[in-house]
Amino acid sequence: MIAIGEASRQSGVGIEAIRYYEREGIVPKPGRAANNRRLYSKTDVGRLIFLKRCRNLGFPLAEAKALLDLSEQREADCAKALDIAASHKSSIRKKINDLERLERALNEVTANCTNGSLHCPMLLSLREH
Amino acid sequence: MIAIGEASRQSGVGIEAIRYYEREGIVPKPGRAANNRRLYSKTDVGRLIFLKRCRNLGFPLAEAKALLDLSEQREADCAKALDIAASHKSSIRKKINDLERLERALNEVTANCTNGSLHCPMLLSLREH
DNA sequence: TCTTGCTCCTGTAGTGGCTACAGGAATTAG
DNA sequence: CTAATTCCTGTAGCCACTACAGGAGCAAGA
Repeated sequence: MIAIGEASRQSGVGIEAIRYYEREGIVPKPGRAANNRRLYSKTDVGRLIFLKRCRNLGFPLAEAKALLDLSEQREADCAKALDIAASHKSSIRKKINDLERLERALNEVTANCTNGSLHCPMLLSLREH
Repeated sequence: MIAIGEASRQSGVGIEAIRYYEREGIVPKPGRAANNRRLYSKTDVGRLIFLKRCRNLGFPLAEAKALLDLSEQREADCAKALDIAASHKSSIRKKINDLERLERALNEVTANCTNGSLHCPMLLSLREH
């Protein structure tokens, strides 16, 4: 059993984030030593690593928790896991498309701004009716 | 002079957002009628429309305010405006690249998940050491 | 005149996922 | 014995709003 700092080091999840996960019920409350300090088992650290990987893949915390729960069931439900992943993928795809549209719009609005003109074309187009 | 609801309708900025901009000093405090209700001029509405367009282009509020301030100076400083736009563009480009990396990683992790296998390959790869 | 419904006011809390303290207690190293 | 480190709880801050609660004012219709 290890203290929270070591669990943080082993999992890559920050100390405050670990306590936050506990408060939010994402991970079960760990045991406590006689001096009231949290004690983490290898299983606990495994959960943190799992969550860290999910977050690195961009899953929202709620979906990360859902995946963690699935992963701890006797028979991991691949279909449900795929559902979660698919919806996450489509939200990423949507974000990419939105950002690309934004990028094009920005390029358009600044297109005539190459010279040091007195009346900035970008500002004009933001202002005009 | 119009009330806040009409200013919201004309600018597309929500009523609560308008009050928020005022609190945050993004726009100057508007006049008040005898009954304490806010009164907006065409100039005020023009500022809200400008901010709305900046936000639609994804500019953070602080940058939107900087652009608004530039736009209200006697000689709009195109170079400064372009600076702001360029840094915003590069942050968008970075976000797109990050999301595309995420998308590829997600595709990899779910690649072997087409069948209804008992041990979900995605969950396994999130769990393994 | 009374009521209904709309708009407006201030102030506070919530969103996500943490991070950064403050202020204190306990442990460890020298 | 002291100093440094780690831990504890609890709160505030980030961004850009949104969503109330609880109340006041105002216009139109019965």
